[in-house]
Amino acid sequence: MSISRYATSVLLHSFWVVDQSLLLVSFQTEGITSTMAGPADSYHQGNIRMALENSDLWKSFHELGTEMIITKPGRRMFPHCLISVSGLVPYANYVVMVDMVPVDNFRYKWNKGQWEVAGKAEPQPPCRTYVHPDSPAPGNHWMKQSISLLKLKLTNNTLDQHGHIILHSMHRYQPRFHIVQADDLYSVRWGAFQTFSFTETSFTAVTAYQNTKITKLKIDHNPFAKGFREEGTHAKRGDSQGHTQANNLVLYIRVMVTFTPADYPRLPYDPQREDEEVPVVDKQGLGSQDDHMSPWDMEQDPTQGLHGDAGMDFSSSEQMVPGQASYPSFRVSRSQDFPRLQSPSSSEASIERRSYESQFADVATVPDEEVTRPPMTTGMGPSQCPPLDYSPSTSLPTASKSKPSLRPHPVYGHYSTEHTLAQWPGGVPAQYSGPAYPHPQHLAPEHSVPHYGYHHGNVAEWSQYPLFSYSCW
DNA sequence: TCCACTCACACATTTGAATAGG
DNA sequence: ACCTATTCAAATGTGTGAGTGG
Repeated sequence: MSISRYATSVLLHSFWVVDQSLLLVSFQTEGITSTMAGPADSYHQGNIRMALENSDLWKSFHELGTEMIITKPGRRMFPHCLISVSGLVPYANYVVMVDMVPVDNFRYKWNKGQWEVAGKAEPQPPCRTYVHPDSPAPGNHWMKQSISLLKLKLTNNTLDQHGHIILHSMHRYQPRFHIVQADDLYSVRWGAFQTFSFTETSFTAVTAYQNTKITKLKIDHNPFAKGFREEGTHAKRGDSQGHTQANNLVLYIRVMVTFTPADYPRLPYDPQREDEEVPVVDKQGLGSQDDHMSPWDMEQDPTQGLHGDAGMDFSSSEQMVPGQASYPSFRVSRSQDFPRLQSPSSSEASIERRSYESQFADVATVPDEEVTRPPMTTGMGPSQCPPLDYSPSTSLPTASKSKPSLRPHPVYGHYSTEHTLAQWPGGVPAQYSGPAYPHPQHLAPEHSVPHYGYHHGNVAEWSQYPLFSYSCW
């Protein structure tokens, strides 16, 4: 499916809901559901687009059934969320946020190489929203480079006071990305917002990896896990320099081979090539029984599940958007901005991007946190950032290094454990129902422009996952 | 006995202050 | 005085595997 089909198949979907001064408009496209919220002048909001920058890496994980380690002190996500946006008003301020919503109301267990439903989900933990530390920032700031959410952390500690996003282990979640036009966090409630999610970013929260393939994939791709690679775990640091460079080279070559434009002809998206088939992962050909025993094998019909009729329909203002390939135009070359070139292994996703973007200007990508900010002159270091220990619904990370940044007062939590999963409709399936997004085998043919044929809009359910503390407004 | 979970560990990268040089 | 590049120690991020507790 091409983006033009998306564009032309927009149907004014359902309803208008007036909530105080907030106007919510829900659209549904074929595969994209969008809700615009905000004042009547929010026309431009409809043009906001978001792309997942490292979607190929995400898809690699997704095909195996992504697992994210959660720990008490908090654990980063890997792959981490790296998004790019376009269509913002250059000089209007925006807040970028992320939250996690349950994919369904089940608890899972890993049994004999696949995920199975282990019962009803536990009561929903405190719902928190991660706010990008640059927020608020003008639209041109967000659009000039990818937005890295590297520092987002997940925890299973319901008493967490560091503002990490709290999740339950053995439950499935889907990250959502929100862009809100607002001059500060206080006015976010009033701002025009749009929400995006990417099917390939859903994951199962775990305290220890269950699927060894996920473990291997993480070790292969995550620079911090380098010590566990094949050369032997806990390799001595003896010739760390040469050893590291050799590793990097091998990894770099491997990635370049894996992700070439030829392999992914529709990445980036090219409308004139929309009929091309992308390689389909031949899961049957993977060999061993274990190999083709994808955690998704137990999925029901892709039309069921998360966003299906039986599943929850939580994302009132959500756009299920095609991956990065859909919006190559705002992937800008930043090479001049990056004096330091990351070693290949340290920015695998970047390499991945570069490799299939070879027809574009060279792009040297390093994490935003590292390159987009001038040295901090004043500001709030971690030690100066007061912990959000009032059960915040908004996770406020360390201030941006580029500017004193917003240091808002804590947003008092609206969430409560009252948000139990009993609120979510749907019965317990006999087995893992899997996500609503397509089964990998179905996903593959539309690799670059996935088709999501389910409705996402439901304002009522949106309120069950508050981005902010309504109680403080 | 099983399973989810915690924690200390070794190893790697990242960060940021200090320093040197232009 | 200012800027940039380099160095290096500390901080931080990884998965592992043994141990714990329900």
